[in-house]
Amino acid sequence: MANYDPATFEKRWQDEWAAKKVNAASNDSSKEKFYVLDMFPYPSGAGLHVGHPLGYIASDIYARFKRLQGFNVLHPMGYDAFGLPAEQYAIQTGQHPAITTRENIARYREQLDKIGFSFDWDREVRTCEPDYYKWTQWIFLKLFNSWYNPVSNKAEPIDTLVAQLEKRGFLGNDDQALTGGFEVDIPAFSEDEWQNFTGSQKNEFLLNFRLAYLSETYVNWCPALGTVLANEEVKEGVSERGGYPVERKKMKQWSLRITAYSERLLEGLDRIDWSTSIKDSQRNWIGKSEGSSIHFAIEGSDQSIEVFTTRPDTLFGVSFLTLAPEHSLVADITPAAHRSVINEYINKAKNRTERERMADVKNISGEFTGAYALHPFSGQRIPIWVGDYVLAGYGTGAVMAVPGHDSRDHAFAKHFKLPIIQVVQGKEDLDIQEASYDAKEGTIINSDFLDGLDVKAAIKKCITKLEEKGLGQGKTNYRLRDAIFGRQRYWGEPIPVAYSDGLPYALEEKELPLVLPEIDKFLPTEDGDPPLARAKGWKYETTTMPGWAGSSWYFLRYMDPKNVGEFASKEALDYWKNVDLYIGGSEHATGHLLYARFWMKFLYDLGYVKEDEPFKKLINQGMIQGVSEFIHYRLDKDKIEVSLANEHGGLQSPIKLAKRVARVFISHDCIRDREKETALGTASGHVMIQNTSNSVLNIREYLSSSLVETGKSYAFICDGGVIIDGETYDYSGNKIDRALKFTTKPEVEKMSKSKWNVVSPDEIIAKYGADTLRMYEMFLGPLEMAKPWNTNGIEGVYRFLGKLWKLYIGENNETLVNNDPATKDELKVLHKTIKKVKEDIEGFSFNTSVSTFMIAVNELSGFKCHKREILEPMLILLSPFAPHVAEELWVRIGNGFSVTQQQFPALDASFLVENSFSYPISINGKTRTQIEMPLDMSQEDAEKLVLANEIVQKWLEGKTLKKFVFVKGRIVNVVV
RNA sequence: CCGGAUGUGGUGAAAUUGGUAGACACGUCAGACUUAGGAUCUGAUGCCGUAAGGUGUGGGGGUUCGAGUCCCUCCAUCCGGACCA
Repeated sequence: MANYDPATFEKRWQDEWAAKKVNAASNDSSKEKFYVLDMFPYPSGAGLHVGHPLGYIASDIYARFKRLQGFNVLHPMGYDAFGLPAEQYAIQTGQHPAITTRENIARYREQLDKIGFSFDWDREVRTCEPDYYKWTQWIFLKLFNSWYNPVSNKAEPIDTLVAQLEKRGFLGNDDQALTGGFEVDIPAFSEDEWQNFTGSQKNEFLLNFRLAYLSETYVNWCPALGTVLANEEVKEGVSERGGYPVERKKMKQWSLRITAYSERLLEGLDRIDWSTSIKDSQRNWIGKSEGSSIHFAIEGSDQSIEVFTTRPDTLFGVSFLTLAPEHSLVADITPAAHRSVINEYINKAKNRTERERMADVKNISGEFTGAYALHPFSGQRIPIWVGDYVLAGYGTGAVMAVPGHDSRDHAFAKHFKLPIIQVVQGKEDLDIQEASYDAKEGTIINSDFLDGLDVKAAIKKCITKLEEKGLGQGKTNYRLRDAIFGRQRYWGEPIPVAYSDGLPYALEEKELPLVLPEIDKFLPTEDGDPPLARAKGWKYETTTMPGWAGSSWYFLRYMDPKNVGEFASKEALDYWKNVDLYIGGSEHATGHLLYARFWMKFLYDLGYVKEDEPFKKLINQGMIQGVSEFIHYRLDKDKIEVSLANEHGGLQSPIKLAKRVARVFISHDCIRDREKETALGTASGHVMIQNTSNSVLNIREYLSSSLVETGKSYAFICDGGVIIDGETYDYSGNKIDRALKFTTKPEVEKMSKSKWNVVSPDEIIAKYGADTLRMYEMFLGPLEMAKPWNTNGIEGVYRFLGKLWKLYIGENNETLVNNDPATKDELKVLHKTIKKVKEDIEGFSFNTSVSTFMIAVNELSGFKCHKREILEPMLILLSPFAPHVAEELWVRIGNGFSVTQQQFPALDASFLVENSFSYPISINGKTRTQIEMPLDMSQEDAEKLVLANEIVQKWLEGKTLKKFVFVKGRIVNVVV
């Protein structure tokens, strides 16, 4: 066989590349480094579908391109191997998750290998292996043994905190120099008192400051999964995985103090090359808002309520305060007369799940506590309410309600008929009783010393006044919550902590790794303790780390994956620094990508890494959706008379079929819209996507698929006839000889097994080869755009590679390449291809570079060009995209292994210089003709030439020339 | 409700960033070669129209000699975040 046949050489070259380690990156190189990373996959049982490799192919092209340009490229791959699905599977089947995970990884590896990626497999990591998670645990210990020093503004060993306590004690909740603003409910003590603390007292105190700490917090508890979930793992009140209900529950939990890094996580975004949408999501998630805290004295009590507001300018518009039902002061301030009503309300609010609360946004609920606060300036009595529209977790869990200028307060005030006061005058007069005026623009009125100021100035002045009187202070609030770090699950990293007197003590570094123990069942204990409590003699923490622990630093391990003494050597870390290009899905915007940045900054603070941002440039590949194919069928099985839509959509009279059939299918061509679908009494169901091509059903394959009963007759009504048992008939039942097409209805859906629309890369490779798969995935459209996967166009790419092959190899398998000198035109094709491909790769526009290759091959085929001078550099150009065929041809035309180790061809722009251009000539902006003119022609000469043109003359007839627009090398526009 | 993105032929898409709209490919149609074609090759193919021509980038308006591209406005779809004070 002389034709392009990828099956004969792809595997061979994959083996050869692996054997010769052409993709290995050296940690000791004088070359400039370039680090290209993919988000590593969770190895699920379903294997890869064609959507997964999209990003991997793009990064592989880029990595190969960088190698050709002389960089030392690090391009690794590994597995995010801890996770819920393997454990759920273990619960169902008893199969140990380590075994399923290993099997799944093997399958992934096999699939990845077939695609011809240039990964450096010697650097593979698996987060579930002790030699990896030892270092995840090590980082946890570092977090545990560190605190965030607000003064130096970085993480430091906890010893430096102890040193301060020994010197100056602790000033209580307002000790900003130590707390940096987070809440600690601990009274002040002196340095002497500290010295007299027992060891556990000291530890208990320090636990409040550690970056990994244990505390009672409200968590997202998912009873069905038996674990807590992080905020970003909960979508619309149900778990992201499985869609089980989630409720709020107070539990003792390990958390990481990511909030200490809020400001730096925000600031770092300005220094990295990420899409604005991801940056915006992170900014939004961190949710910085600047404002003021204000203390309201409580009438008849020595306590006060602290609120946070971004609008201190509206302080005189306060007509009530609202506390979250969970607020700790509620019980204290409520007078006896109101207690039962309030308690009932609080209980009701507490028992509502997140989901109910969310579904119920418009339903306003609340209760008056019976207590009053006093306005800090006017001294006016302000009723205190409880309302579940106030969130316990944000700010102080209490708000000063300004119904005139906050729509939520307005809704609440209107519902309970509370006064609405206007304190900001906007440009237009609005009825403040009807709707609140929320804009931060206007002049302050009815506000004592703030009157006449604009909003901005009033905010400033009010804060100053509050601070003077000690009633409040300017404050910045973040929406970001500390990250809950414990999961009540088995399949995760054990947290290296033991307990004594109920207090956690970190393990010593030398005790690591704390290996995941074997247990009899992967379920919680009878007492409801996590599965690890089943392990015999287990005296450690029983929760395990969340899925994102291992992925928060894996990019560093790739730099030095086998190191047993450190998470990576200093030399490796200093050389590779951080990831230059990271490709992955945008669904990790507020999870993985935020946590990885947090850990990197932490390691930076401790001096382990040189950069504080892990990923310099991030590209998000679009989601690949599936395309399902549907087949229409008649609902009434017995009746065989069928009404059909004819060509123009009208209904034809019923047709008679001679045969009794089990079911009548109707081609999509015959059903133009939904209306007719119902008029015809049809329904539709999925067809296996493999049984169709371009929405045309392969009837024989369909009938042998599992979706149809075999051994029965079926009628397929097409546009123009009927097919039964492989025979074609016209609508009157006469046998005809015409070939008929039966079409199905394509629809974009998620790719899923149950929809029969999953396409695996293996199927594509078996049919067309890896190079076609690689190029087709790129050809599909822009990398960052979401798009449905459709194999309809794949033939074009396959044909292109066949055409390319024919430039090199003749019918009798002989090499056609000769050493004749290339013509100018041929050189022009080569160099314009070099130019475009280089620009496209640099701009991540891989779809257009595939087109460029097609154009080049079409043109060279037209020239019948078999010249080495052209074809050899062409292979290097192509090798990042289609490495197998490039290597095969490279060696076949007499070059040494390997095409992957060549230099990217240099562009010689002199071949691209043109000296004439075929100008489009437009009359009043509409193109009417083209005239070839030299590029150095002056406007005057061009005008003469154009106006003399016959076609132009025709359009000018009877009109006067108003303007002659001449853009050199672009266009001529004649305005009449 | 807020934020982000996207709307171009039957389909996936391209457009030098304000300059020939639909490159490249799929599909379709016609033809060639073949015993055969789900192989290969050639040609046509936005829509209306026999044609001349008209019309056309979600709708409407604007700036410009010239707008898919810039501005205003409305609509639709998708993806995030949602009672964040």
